[in-house]
Amino acid sequence: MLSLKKYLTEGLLQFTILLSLIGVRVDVDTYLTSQLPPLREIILGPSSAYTQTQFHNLRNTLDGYGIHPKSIDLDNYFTARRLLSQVRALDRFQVPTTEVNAWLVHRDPEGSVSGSQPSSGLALESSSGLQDVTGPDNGVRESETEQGFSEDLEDLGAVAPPVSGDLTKEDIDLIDILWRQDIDLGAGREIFDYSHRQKEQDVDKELQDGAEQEDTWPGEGAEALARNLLVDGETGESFPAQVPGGEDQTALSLEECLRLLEATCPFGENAEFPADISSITEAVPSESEPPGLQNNLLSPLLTGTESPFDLEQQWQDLMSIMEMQAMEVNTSTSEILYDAPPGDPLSTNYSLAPNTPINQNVSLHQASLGGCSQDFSLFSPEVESLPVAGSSTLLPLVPSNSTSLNSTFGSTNLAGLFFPPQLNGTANDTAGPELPDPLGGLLDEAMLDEISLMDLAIEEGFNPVQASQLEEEFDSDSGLSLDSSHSPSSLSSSEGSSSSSSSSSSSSSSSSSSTSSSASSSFSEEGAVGYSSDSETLDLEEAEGAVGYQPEYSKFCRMSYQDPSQLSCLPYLEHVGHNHTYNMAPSALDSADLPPPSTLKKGSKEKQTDFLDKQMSRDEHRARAMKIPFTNDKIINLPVEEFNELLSKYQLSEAQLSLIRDIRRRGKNKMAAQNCRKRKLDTILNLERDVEDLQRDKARLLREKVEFLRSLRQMKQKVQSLYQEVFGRLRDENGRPYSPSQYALQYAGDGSVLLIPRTLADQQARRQERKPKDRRK
DNA sequence: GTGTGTTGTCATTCC
DNA sequence: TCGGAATGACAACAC
Repeated sequence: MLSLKKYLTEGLLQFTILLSLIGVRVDVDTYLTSQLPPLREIILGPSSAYTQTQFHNLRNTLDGYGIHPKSIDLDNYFTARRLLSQVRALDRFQVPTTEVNAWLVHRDPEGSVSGSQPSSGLALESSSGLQDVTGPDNGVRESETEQGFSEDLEDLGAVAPPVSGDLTKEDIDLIDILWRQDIDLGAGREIFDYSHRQKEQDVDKELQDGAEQEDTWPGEGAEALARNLLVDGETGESFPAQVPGGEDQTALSLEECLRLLEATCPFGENAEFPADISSITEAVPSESEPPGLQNNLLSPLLTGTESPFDLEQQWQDLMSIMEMQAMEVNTSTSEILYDAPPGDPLSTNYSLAPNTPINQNVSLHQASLGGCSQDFSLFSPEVESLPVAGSSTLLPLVPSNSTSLNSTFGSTNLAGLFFPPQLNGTANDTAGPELPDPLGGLLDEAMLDEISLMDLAIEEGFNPVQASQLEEEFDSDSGLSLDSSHSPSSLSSSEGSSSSSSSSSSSSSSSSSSTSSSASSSFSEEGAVGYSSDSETLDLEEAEGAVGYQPEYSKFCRMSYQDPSQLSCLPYLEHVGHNHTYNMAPSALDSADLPPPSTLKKGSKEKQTDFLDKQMSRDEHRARAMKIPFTNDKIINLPVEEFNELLSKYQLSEAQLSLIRDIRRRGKNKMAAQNCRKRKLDTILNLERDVEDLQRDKARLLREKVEFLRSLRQMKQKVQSLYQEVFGRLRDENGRPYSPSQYALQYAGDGSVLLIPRTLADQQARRQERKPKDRRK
């Protein structure tokens, strides 16, 4: 039963801590104060006033003070509350300084590289500009960026690969880890394989080299259009691509595009999407939007101004929250943690570069790698100004509600990535978290999770530093000094105080102090408190035939502080001047009472007598008054058999016997009390260590999470750029590019890439969107 | 004089 | 039933 209670209690505590780690706030106080006896007793244990747990047996058997069965039962007096406060503090973003430094070391080279190469691929891509799109929002974000937290965080790894496109081993490892998270979201393992990425690079090269082949595509595409089938998003059935609109009913199979997508798109052939079809579609411009914006989805080759994405917006929001939180905790810490100074040019580039010249020569290769860039632009101002007359006939099915639009296309996996805010004005605020996009969903959930964590911390109104301060204050209320207990030797502070007090009060008699301390109680190595005796008493004991007693004495003396110089080295013990000398052998006291001749003064005999009286405990006084023929040490420490044998050797009165038994009882109880207090202290220290370990683990997990999110974003941006590249190269029979507002690419589960009308894609996307919602219900 | 920390002691329970 | 351990509560003491 005891072990069961222990496991229950520990399990509940651990569960609570785990919940706190994942952001679920558990207010155990409400349970504790709700006077629900079962739960209260499970967590805190029954009140020791009514139920006591005998654990000395365990201690005896284990010969030590490990995790005490009662360790968590400090009777809600301070331990439980302190634990709870620390548990709550866990869900705040707190990274120990030491660990922050470690991360700095890990990331510093990267940051330095990024900082020294402001014009690298990332800068190039981010320079495409968003100023036309985001407007004042940019300013806000730039100001946030100057604080060097959120965007810098993302830029940690976003700068490395743009030039060569080679993913570092770290990136590969990260993607590997990501895959484990995303595998249930439809991302096949192959997309993370290095060989696959190699293939992607090859395709990129191929695209660059064979740009001139674009002219041949339309013809092939027209033929393929007739061959290809559309796959129903719900049933998986294949059917001829028929779209109301006559010549626009095209399901264009483009071998080149297909290969490109197969090679580069994270959704491999084996990918499983939320629905049977994963349509890679870009969002359709809403009817309310300016016509000139409807064609702004074109090839990166025509890059112009770029637009922020919903997910990016959320990401930045998240980072902003984290930034605020971290800045609240420690500005320097946050800067170190995310390894980017406030003025980091990268972070500025990352955020937005409104005045940066638009690079019109962004290659596909760069575009694909531009996933590392936050602000990779795919929307050319030239295209935005293109008239789209005649295309509106294909849009009647498109809802005018931009929010629903965004969510619709979000359900088609990539819409949230592909459209600027001007296409979905309110999407940033409303549609983001609901995006059923597998990647987006993951990212969104992670973001929301993170935001919830941060919100919790902000909501509670004080940062971890304050929390720790509160903890310390609470510790001080516990009645036990933790500060002194951090010292290994502090465990014997009480004993040291006893000894030191005797030495200090002996008025400059060093010899007496050492002698008296030898007679004082001492801790054993396990913390057991016993009474050592001087040699005289031992001799007397041997003379009396006390066999087997010596080993116990040696045990008790293992950690005794017999050297006052040791105590003088412990400044925190100096102020302790209590004189609680319990059993001082009269002989020892006599010897201790003798001051050095040099300090001997007239009238010192009276002082010696007073000192003697002071040194002796009440029981010793009583024993002396009752003329007890043996020392209190023996009375207390002798085993019961030997003790009884000793009593039988003397003719003692009833009063004497009673006093002796009281002395023995009190002496043992005194040791027990000291043991008990030491156990309490050890328990508190162990719990503190546990909390520290948990905080470390949480900080590490948070760092890993940020890494995962960053890698995920990079992958999404790669997919986005490739989609744009493929779609931008498509030409109809007349050699004209397809309007992104009318057509969308759809990537089927069998690996084929279809060009389908936007309306059809919307319908499929809506169907897919409903499915996850139904599942959630 | 008061607050706080330490230690001893008592009462009680449990093994 | 006894001895002893454990522990909450309280008092004494020192600072």
